[in-house]
Amino acid sequence: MLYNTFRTELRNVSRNVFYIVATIKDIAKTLNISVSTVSYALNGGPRTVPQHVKDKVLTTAKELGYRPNRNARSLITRRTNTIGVVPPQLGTNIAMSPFIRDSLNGIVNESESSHYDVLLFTRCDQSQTEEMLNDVLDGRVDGLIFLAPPIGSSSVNLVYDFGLPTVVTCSNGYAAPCYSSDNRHGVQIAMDHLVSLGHRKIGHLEGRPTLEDSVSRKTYFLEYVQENGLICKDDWIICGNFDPEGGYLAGKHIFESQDRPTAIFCGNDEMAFGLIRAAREYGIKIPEELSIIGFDDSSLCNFTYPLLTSVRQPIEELASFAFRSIIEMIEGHSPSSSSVFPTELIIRESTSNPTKDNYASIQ
Amino acid sequence: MLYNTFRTELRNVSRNVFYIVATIKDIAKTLNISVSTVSYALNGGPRTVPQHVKDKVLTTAKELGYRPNRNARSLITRRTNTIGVVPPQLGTNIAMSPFIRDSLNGIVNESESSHYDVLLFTRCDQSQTEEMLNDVLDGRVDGLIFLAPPIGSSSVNLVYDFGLPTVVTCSNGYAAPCYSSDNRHGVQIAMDHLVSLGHRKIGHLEGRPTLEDSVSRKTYFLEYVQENGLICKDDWIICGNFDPEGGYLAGKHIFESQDRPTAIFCGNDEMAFGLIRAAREYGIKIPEELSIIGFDDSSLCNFTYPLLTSVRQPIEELASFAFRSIIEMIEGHSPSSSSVFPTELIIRESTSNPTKDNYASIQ
DNA sequence: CTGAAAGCGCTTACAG
DNA sequence: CTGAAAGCGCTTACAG
Repeated sequence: MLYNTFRTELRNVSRNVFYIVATIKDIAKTLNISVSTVSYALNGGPRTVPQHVKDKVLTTAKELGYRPNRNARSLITRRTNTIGVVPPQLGTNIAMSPFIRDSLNGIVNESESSHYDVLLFTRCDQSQTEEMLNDVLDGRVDGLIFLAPPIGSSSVNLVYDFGLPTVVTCSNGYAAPCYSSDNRHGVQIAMDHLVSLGHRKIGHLEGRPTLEDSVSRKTYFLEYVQENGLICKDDWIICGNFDPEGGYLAGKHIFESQDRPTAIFCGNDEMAFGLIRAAREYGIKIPEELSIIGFDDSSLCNFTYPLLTSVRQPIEELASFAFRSIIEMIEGHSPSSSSVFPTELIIRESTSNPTKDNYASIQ
Repeated sequence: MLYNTFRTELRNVSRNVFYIVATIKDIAKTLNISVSTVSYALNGGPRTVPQHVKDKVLTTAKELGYRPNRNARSLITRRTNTIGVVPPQLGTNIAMSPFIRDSLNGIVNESESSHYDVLLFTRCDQSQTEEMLNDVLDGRVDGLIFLAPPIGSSSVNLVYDFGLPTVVTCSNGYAAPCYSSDNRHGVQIAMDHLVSLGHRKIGHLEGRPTLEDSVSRKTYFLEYVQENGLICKDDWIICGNFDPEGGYLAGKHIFESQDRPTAIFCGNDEMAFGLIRAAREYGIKIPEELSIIGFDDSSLCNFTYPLLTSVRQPIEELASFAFRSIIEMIEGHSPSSSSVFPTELIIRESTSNPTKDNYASIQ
């Protein structure tokens, strides 16, 4: 009956939205006590409330179908208990990228055991700085994780300067702490592996030129080639944009040529997958006629044919770490400083000695 | 200078949070006009504001580093421009599931071209109904998408009854509109395919028993077996929980037995992947000694060895559709009613005639 | 045409 | 110990 009294008090709170919402005021009125008492009872503090009052409040809250309004609360406390995530600008199908998926998985796993939900800023065009800033700084999140933002993105520093707790993965050079992988070491172990197998003619599929991971892997690759007197023709360095299609097209380009490398170091696994597909189309045997090595050690490496040798970087841990770090910042502790995570070579089936002369394999 | 005046007016808005925030009040004070005029100028309506005033407001807003506070706005408008997504209860690593990834991709793609961001409710324990309801009904989202909620989840109906726009994927029987795949047809084409290849002894890997997709696929499978006089021993129906590990264990169980089916219909691809791995360990050739068929047609099907025959269901489109539908509901239109999406058989390499007697293949 | 004021649903000093 | 009141930053009727 009590219930019905309030249920029928239908409020048109906004055009098209007919909620029936009880507020703490309703509870207070019902019980003839003050809203402050209701608030303290509901929150379990900081002021103490006698148990019998607390019980009444809780019962009435339930009867009225009361749900706390977090917008009102956040307006005062400046806390939303939600963490914002800004993915890199990958155009469409971003959730299909293993990098995003692994990062998201790390974040989601971490958030499950925290008190925070995850707000995905999917519409962030980082070239539209002002719009983006209004979006991420509008009070919906307590902190922000930038996943591999483009090199020199002005948004990151602006957000950081605004005062919103901010962390970054896979992109150094910002004021905010950054958690990234040891690309230098990753490239080194990949190349050491190829060289130890006897390769000297090595190509490279480059990722998105706007991303630091891509640039540094390419840079370290070129350094390695030079320092070790290897052969890498300009034609053997192709931008595949970190996606399978790019790897596929790069592969076609390389396989059309008479002069091919015996091994290709790919800036990530996805391009390697595309490359494998192209190789199959051209009847090029892997690893006999071409060794391929990827980067990320994404789970798909265990399923491709042949299984893909890859440099493992702990994307998921990076993201988990970023999440824990942003929470620390929010809770007022000093954040974990920038750090570099180790990479590791996972040898599978796509690399071997260059058993055939690649010239001979052209039909 | 003006800028600095306000920047130095540091406000301690909450313990540990030292933002420097300008409000519309600051703009109004600076320009000696009313907050209403500022508000209308900033929002471009509904009241008209002379262009020169508008310009001054915008300039001052910029100078003061003003950012609109969406919590305050939402408190009044009851709009947050964010859509909530509740994933199924899959325990840990939910983002690694192809189903979640594809769903998320559909949602994210759709949201990019909308005015809505995506709030991921990662902490939703659907058995803790009250906590979960407080979480999703706290005013942070304008609508909610339940991705494949467990059968009979009370939360879904409670949210719907509360009045929050709600849609569901892959789980019928709720008051909210549901968009799901045609499991009956999917099972039928999978089984027709196997039977046409000559299989009569067919097993089934069952998914999560709490999910409708799992239950209905199993049900339709059993119906088909019965109606067509096929052979399926109880031992050939194993629950693999929709995950690769489950498929792997199920495979081991089946391969240990003397009496094996010649084909296995898997409730999803992930279990099929695990099954393939188990088969490899037992030296069982696919498809020669065992045909395997999956469900989902996830992208991995194109990479496994052998490539996996699978029933395609449009997970991504389902999620996109759900997103567009929830927007319609929010904007006051009547939502798209529940609908069933078509399934399609994608034949690859993992199915063939049962060329060997499977008894003989046991060592 | 524009300003003063009420109010969204809360939290939390401030009085009694 | 508890209530009345101020205020978070906005939007939007209501007056002039």
